[in-house]
Amino acid sequence: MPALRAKAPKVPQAVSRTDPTIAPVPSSESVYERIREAILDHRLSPRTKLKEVALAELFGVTRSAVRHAFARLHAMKLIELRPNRGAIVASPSIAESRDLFAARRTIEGAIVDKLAREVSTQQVKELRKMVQREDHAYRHGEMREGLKLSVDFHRVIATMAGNTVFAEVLDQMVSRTPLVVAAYRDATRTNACANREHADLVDAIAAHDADAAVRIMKCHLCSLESQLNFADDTPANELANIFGLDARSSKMPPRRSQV
Amino acid sequence: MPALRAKAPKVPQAVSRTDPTIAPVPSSESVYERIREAILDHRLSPRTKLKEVALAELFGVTRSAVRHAFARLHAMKLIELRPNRGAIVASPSIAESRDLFAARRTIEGAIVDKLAREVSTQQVKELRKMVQREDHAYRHGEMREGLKLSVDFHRVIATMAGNTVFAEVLDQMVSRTPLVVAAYRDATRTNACANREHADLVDAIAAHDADAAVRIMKCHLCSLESQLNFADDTPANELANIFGLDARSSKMPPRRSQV
DNA sequence: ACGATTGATTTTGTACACAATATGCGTCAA
DNA sequence: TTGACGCATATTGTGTACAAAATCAATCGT
Repeated sequence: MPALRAKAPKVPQAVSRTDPTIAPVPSSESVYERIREAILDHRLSPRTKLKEVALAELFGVTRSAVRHAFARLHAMKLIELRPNRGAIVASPSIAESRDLFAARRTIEGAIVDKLAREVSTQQVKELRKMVQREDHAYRHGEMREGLKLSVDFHRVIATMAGNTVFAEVLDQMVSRTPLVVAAYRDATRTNACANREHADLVDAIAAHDADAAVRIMKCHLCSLESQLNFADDTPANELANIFGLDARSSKMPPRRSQV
Repeated sequence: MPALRAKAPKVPQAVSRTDPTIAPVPSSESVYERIREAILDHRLSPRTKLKEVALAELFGVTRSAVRHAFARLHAMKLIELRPNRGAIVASPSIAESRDLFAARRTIEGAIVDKLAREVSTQQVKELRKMVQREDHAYRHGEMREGLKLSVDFHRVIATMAGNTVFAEVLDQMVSRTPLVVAAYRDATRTNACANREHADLVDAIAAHDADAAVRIMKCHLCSLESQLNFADDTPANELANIFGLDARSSKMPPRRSQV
């Protein structure tokens, strides 16, 4: 140490930055992941306000890290960044939600078409295993795990198709879908992805039947979309937010929930 | 050195933060726009290093603003962010470039299909005007303006189709394309978008001939891709980098070409 | 009593300082 | 002469302090 450190009065930092064991991964990465996971899991609802300091303390990081994570989440369209007014979990509009499903039909259609023509037996095996795990989760009532596996299933298919650009784009779209579901799901229907349809899709892919695979995928997405009720003009979440019936805490300000 | 004349006079800090006249728009926005424009215009070539302090002084902003701009440029895949080693203009790999064109064919195909079915006469008029302006630019040898109008043409078509998700996705893809062209263009061909094909496309759309419009669009993209020379395994930019003949700086690392 | 306004508090935006890392250069030994 | 090592410089990463803006609440005027 070349100079004397006359200045180290208060270092309330949770972790010393001189500790070499914690440096390798930027802390904003884990913040990003955790918020992303929470949104995908429906633990964070649309329009929930995300306060920088609260999250920073919660995760034991600085505001800078939270801010970096926000930037990435915004790029993924998972949160909305309102200048001088902070971040909230994105709340896709009806039009945007419809557009999202339409785009997914086109893109995932192209993806399974390609995959059905080129798929290897090894890949088919992996897909079957995924369907099995998903099935297992749903059968045991692990809805959250099942939902995550459903999302992963679509992601894995996109990756297997081998077009990195499509895979990246689809990753964003798949990640946004749970937000749409959270905002507009019909209370009477609970299932997100019918597992049966995933199994049928894998069968078509395994048989190299591209046309069938495309048809099943589009049908699958349509059926998912049809479970939502944004046909009418008063979506569930808006009502819920407006009347503060968000089922989490009655002490919250009536119009929006806190972190 | 094509762009980035680093070292404006040493303005220590161009604008005082207490000056109320410069606050309304975040300064990072303009930095983002200017770098983005420079990349789209081929003024910034793939693998050009982007130094934070140099850019900050050049634009009269702080490093923070440059950093924010970098984050957005990275989300758009226009630059690469290497931990602890700074930012460089992205250099798409051959595989990535091919994937990009394949994705554009699928997505823009879907877009013109939709637009051809729903287009209004007003929109057709606007499209014809754009083709005309583009034609005018090329005829007058304003290649840079023509290129920009070509890019805008694709963007406008995506916007007109009315699917915001597609429009956003395509915006990113269209923005990345000039980078691919810069990296792999065949020196013998200079034209980026054949204006004639744009005119034909508008004709098909105006006639509500969706099939023809899709065919022309895909053909148009294929012809653009065919003007590039990443068929062989020693693309121009790799050679250039390897031998340091990049016309920018001989100080570049001699060996690596891809990420 | 109700609505608008203003002041206090909370929350976000940004510049800056310092630390960590990478890069380049000069030196030394084989 | 060549390669490696280590020091000096340059560049990026991050925490913190301060400023600006928005939010909330209480007060005042009608």
